[in-house]
Amino acid sequence: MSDLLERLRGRGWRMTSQRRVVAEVLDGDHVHLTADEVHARAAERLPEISRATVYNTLGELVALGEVIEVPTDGRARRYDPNAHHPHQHLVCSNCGTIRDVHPTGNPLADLPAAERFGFTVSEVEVTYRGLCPACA
Amino acid sequence: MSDLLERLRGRGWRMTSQRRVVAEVLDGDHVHLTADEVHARAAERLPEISRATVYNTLGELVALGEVIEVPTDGRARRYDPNAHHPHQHLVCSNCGTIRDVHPTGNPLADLPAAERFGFTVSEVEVTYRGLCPACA
DNA sequence: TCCTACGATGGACAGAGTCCAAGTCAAGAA
DNA sequence: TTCTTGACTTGGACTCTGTCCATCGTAGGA
Repeated sequence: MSDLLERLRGRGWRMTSQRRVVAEVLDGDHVHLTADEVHARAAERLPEISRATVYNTLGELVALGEVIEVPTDGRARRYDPNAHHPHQHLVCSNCGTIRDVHPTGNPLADLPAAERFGFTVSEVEVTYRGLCPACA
Repeated sequence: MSDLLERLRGRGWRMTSQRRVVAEVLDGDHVHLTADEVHARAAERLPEISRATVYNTLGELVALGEVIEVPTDGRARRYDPNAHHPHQHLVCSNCGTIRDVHPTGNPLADLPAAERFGFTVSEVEVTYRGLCPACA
């Protein structure tokens, strides 16, 4: 994660304690926190940090391509720090647990031109759903 | 669409004018309305219909498997009446237009057992993103 | 050490969805 | 046809996410 802080500093990010804490909270594999969860964990280390700052920082990290916004069925967006290794998601329909997965194949190639309606298709997002071991 | 009304009646649905209007609004291909849009269109025919009723009815239709909730990046959920023909979605990253598409291939088979983490995987959802002809 | 522009704060606000108590009415019974 | 009743609808209050903004604080260069 310190390399994330390095990269950010290299891009001219002003390094504040708030931004550092948010970046540190978003560390590890299979991390998919909501903004509120990020705020709660950040507040453990920096009690005065505000919600607005967490939202601002997450938005900047997404804009910089350092964090991915994961589309969820539920209400709150989730943030995935695993932005530099292409992957898809496996979601438990019951408890909402998310795992990063790496399917084989190339779904982009599976969409025939006739099914593209003139769109310039640039991205595919695959979400697998099912029950996790604990919920099954 | 009248067959939808028939199916619903067959399942013991009490047929009210509100439910009929919501079901009629959700008719056709490539229909992906938000709850608010459904409410607006329903209100053209039945001005007193309430938001709560639209939400209730949409929720019931989803629970019955007659309508699919489409995950979107934006804020509001969208509802897709094309529930009886498996398909995926192609979304314009700029204007949000959604088309139903039918890719070849079977993404479920593309997820190796080692990547399933013990989940019982039952569903895959594929979202293609790009620019529609109007936005390109 | 001092300056200042960038970042943080918190409170107001907005959009989407849920909940609930009270009133209404579809459809089966008589 | 009328009656009855429980399922359905209503509208307003409420919650949850997220955004905006004026003001204050501070990182980092001079």
